[in-house]
Formats: sequence, C-alpha cells, structure tokens
Amino acid sequence: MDNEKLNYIEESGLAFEIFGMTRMAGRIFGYLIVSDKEAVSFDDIREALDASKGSISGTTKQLLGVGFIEPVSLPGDRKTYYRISKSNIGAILKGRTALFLKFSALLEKGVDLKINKDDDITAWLHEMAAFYRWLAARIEHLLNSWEEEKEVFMKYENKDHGKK
Amino acid sequence: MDNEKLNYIEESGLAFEIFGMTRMAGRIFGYLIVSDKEAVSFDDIREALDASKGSISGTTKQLLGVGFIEPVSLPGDRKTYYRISKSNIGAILKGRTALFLKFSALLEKGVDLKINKDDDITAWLHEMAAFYRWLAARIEHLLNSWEEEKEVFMKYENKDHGKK
DNA sequence: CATTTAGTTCAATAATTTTTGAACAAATAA
DNA sequence: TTATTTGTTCAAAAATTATTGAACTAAATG
Repeated sequence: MDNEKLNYIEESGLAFEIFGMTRMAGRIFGYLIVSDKEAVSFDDIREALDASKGSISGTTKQLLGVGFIEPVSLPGDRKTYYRISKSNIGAILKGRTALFLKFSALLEKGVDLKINKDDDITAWLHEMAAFYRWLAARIEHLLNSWEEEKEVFMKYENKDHGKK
Repeated sequence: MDNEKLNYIEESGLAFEIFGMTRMAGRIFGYLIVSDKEAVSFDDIREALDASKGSISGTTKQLLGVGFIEPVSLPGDRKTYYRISKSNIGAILKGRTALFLKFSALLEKGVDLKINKDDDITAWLHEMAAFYRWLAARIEHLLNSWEEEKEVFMKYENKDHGKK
C-alpha cells in the first residue's frame, strides 16, 4: 500500500486514542476508508496492519459495538467482511449524552451528602447538574434534526467555500 | 469523615475515569463537594485522600486546567485553597466540539486519499464529516443559550417533578 | 469422518499511564 | 541569615490497558 495511506492509517490510530478508543480501532477505521474497497476481510485487515488475529478480533468487535463499522457477508463465502457503517450517525453522541446524565446524577448525589445546603456551592452544583440534563436533552433533539437540515447545511457550506 | 462521603469520593473517582480524566481528579472533585467547606487547602486534600503531594499537585493543576476547580487565596495566609469553580460551565464542552472538528477533518483527509471517489462510501464520509462540523457549530450555539433558558428549564423540571 | 477455514478466547507480555516519594525551589517567618 | 512552610518536579514503582500468540471452537468442505 501507498505510503501516504499508511501514514493516514497511523494518524487515524493516534486520533482515535484522543477520542478515547484504541489505536488499533483507529487504524482499522482508517484502513477501511483508504482501502478503496467495498468491504475488506478480517485477513485483509490483519495483513495490512500487521497485527495479531486476537487484536483484530477484539477491535472489530469494539468498532461494531459503537456502530463505526458493520459486517458484510456474501453468499458462497464463509468470511465476514467489514465496511464503514452508514447507519448510526449519532451513535457515538448518544453515548456521550448518557455520560452527561451520569455526571448530572453524580453532582446531585454529592449535594445530597452535604450538611450545609444553603451555600453558594450548593446552588451552583444544582445549576450545573441541570445544565448537563438540559444539554443531554438538547443534543438528543439536535440529532433528530440533522436529516432535515443536512441538505441546506451542506449546500450553504459549499456556497461559502473559499470566502472569508 | 463520614463513610458515605468517603464512598462518594471513590464513586466520583471511578466516574471521572469514565469521563476520561484520572481517578484522583474525580476524588478531589468529589471531596471538594462533600467537604462542606468554602474552600479546602492542598494539605486538607492530601490528608483526606491519603495521597502523595506529587499526585495532589499534578491533579489540582489538571482540574484547574479544565476549569473544574479554582484557587482561592486569603490575606495573611500563604496557602492556596481550592473550591469548585463557578465559571466555565461549558468549558469541557468546548474541548469536545474541538474533537468533533478534528474527526471531521480526519474523515475528509481520508476521502482525499481514496482513488475511487464515486462510490457510496465517499458520499457517506462527506456527509458524516459535514454532520460533525454542523454538530460542533450547533453545540457552540447551544452553550450560549443556557443563560437565557436556564430559569425556564429549572422551573419546568421542578413543576414536572414526580409526574410521569 | 478428517481436514481446512475463520475467527474467538485468554494467559502472558509489552506499552502506557498514574501515583509515589524524595529532592528541590520559592517565599515567608524567626 | 537560617529555618519553616508550601508546593513543584521528576525518576522510579505500581497499576492499568493494549496487544500478541498459542490453543481452542464452530462451521464448512472433501
């Protein structure tokens, strides 16, 4: 494979680490993109990335779990192929909003344990907890409006291209 | 300290690990909440959490960096105290939206490296990249509207309490 | 039924991250 | 100036997480 593509795969690996996933997950995701194939097999991935079967097995499951990739099966072929998943565009976000709710609950639980609930901090903690609940609700709502807004947004971005 | 509070501090530590920070950061944050004090000193934290000075020093900096806590200084006292920060409610989110833009850029870069740009996957990758740019912009916008909306939201939540 | 293919599982290893603890620096106090 | 307080820095240790590789299972083929 082309050197630029190999570099991209590693870059994707490092980026995924920042996003909180594993380097190998980013490598596989990047490879699926630049492979220029409809779908790639388990063994294609293993060879391209020079990694162990165990690692590919575990990481494809991880990527399947969060909806980044999807399996493809073909008649008369017992292999499983993988490609970038076209569903679940907001899947990762759903997970994030769950974390916001968890943080909100953590804050409220902390306030419950305070003896003095008349101070500034208590009021602030309640507000911060409400903020994260509000945010989770608003983001869930946002996700639903992408389908309606995407056409206009993408056209607008394009029209704007190159302007200051 | 009360056993329930100690448990809460550990719970907060585990939660912060899920949020992508360190366990110690969560412990300090949790301790600041349940301490029921206006502000706590470096040494209060160290004793309460039975951790090393190095760990407290590094972690308070981490928490200061993301705006979760803020320093308090008092005249005639050379210690630095810390409390939950009341500013920067959306600070953590700003960092997240930066990640969305990074992911969007990663996707576009991947498409650039493809030879065949007429396939389904390419169109999908463009759409996904646009989605994350759109989302980042919308979330930035959301953060600005919390101040306006919070009063109504908190009143509404309260009114709704206990209803199905 | 025996063999091959396709992938999973899991204990061991490698790599990374977190925490400690001791030495250090800066600032105040004596 | 010397001693004490308050915290920082950083190398080493501990803990955690990712990856390998070998043994295994399940399904399909001959």
